[in-house]
Amino acid sequence: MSFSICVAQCTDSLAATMDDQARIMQSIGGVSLAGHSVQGGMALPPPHGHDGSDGDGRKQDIGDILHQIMTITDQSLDEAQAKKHGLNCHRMKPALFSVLCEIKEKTGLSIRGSQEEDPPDPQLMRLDNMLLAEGVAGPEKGGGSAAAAAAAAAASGAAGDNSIEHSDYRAKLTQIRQIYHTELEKYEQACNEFTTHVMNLLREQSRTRPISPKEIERMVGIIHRKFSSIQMQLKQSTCEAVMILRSRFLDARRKRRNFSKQATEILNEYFYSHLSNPYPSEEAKEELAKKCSITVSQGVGSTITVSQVSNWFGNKRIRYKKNIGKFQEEANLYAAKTAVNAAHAAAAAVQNSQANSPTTPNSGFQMKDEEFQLDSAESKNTLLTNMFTGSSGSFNLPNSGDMFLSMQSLNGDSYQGAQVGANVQSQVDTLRHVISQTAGYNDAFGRNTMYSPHANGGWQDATTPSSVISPTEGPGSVHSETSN
DNA sequence: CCGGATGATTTGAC
DNA sequence: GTCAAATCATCCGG
Repeated sequence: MSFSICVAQCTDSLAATMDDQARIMQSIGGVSLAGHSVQGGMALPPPHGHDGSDGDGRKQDIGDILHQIMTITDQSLDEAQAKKHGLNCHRMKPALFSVLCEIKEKTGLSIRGSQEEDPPDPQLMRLDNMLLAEGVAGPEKGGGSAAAAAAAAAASGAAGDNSIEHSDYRAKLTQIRQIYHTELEKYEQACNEFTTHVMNLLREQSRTRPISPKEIERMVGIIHRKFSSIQMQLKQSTCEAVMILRSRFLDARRKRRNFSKQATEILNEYFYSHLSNPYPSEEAKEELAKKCSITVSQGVGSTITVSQVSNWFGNKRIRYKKNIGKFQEEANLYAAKTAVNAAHAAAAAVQNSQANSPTTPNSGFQMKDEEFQLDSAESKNTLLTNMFTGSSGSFNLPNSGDMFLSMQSLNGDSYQGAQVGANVQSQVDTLRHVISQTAGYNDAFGRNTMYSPHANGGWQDATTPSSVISPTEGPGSVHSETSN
């Protein structure tokens, strides 16, 4: 915008007010534009010399100046230059300059006053939040990527596993982060440079055309907005990159590996020996995860996490429940395994029955050998029985108490002998399981669904998951020994 | 390649 | 938060 355009803009209002205002100006000893376009006006330095009292002379003066300004472009360069110099030195110049600035300011404000205050863009905020959450923005390297890793791990639910993909993900994220920060820095630097440049330019020009500080400020704001919109693009593409990386990571995470045989075995052992209440406590899960991870030591494996154990039990429960028949053989196998162990424990307990040394709650996992002869001997038998009963015999059923009772009374001695304080519900369960099957008592109950968790509302209804004591027994249960 | 097995995820109830 | 249930995605033996 050149001076002459400005003048053109302002001249109307100036000319319109000039005549009316001349008298006022004169009376207050300065030029002041008041009225519709300019409020408050600008005070001029006191007029020089004798003109102070000469209103017509002043009016003439202003008209003269305006004329000179308007015609300056018609003249030759030299002439114009000279005139410009003259005008620049004119005593009225600062006043006129101020007035022009003010008028310009007013018109400028009226034009874009509304968009002055830009509220924080919701989309930008969203992007910022996401980048922060992903650890791309945010503090510095360590904390950032750690937070991202933690977030990813939390989202996945499986932390320690697939460390290869994990570190890969982290590396990629760091890369994105680096690029983002370099770009951001570049943008900021460019923005600052450009702003300074423009500011200098405007300041310089403000000597020759009406540019108020406020206008410079506004210009700076415009520049910043422009740059921040560029920044937003950067943020957007960074977000996209993170999303892509993330989805790829998630895909990779979805790739599963079957657990090792040993790990499955351990889990199955626990499951079938706690068939009445296959809800391992947090500690039990940790223990199992640890055990599985140890067993898995030979190469193949990823370690098994607590959440994987939880998944496994979740899947197992549901699948077992859905098709008990299918799992019967497996159940027998593991039951037999545990039974052998329980028998050993019982024998041991009987031997030092006075010694009040309860076996460890996890003793069920100690046994490893010699289970198979028993299994093969029995499994056919039990399998046969189970074909008819469809039972595992280990479910806690409100009405199964008498069955257990009868079994107990029948096998009481060995059972009682095994009593070792809070010793392992697992053994009790397993014994019940095996006993109930091998003894053939189930026949009395015929084919039924009473053993199915499905039929009686599931394990959950029968007992609280973390309970050690089997709650299925009716009042007056014989099982009190299990809890003591 | 197919189909069952299986680990992981999602959804919805509590 | 945990859980059941449904579902997805992959593994793996035939």
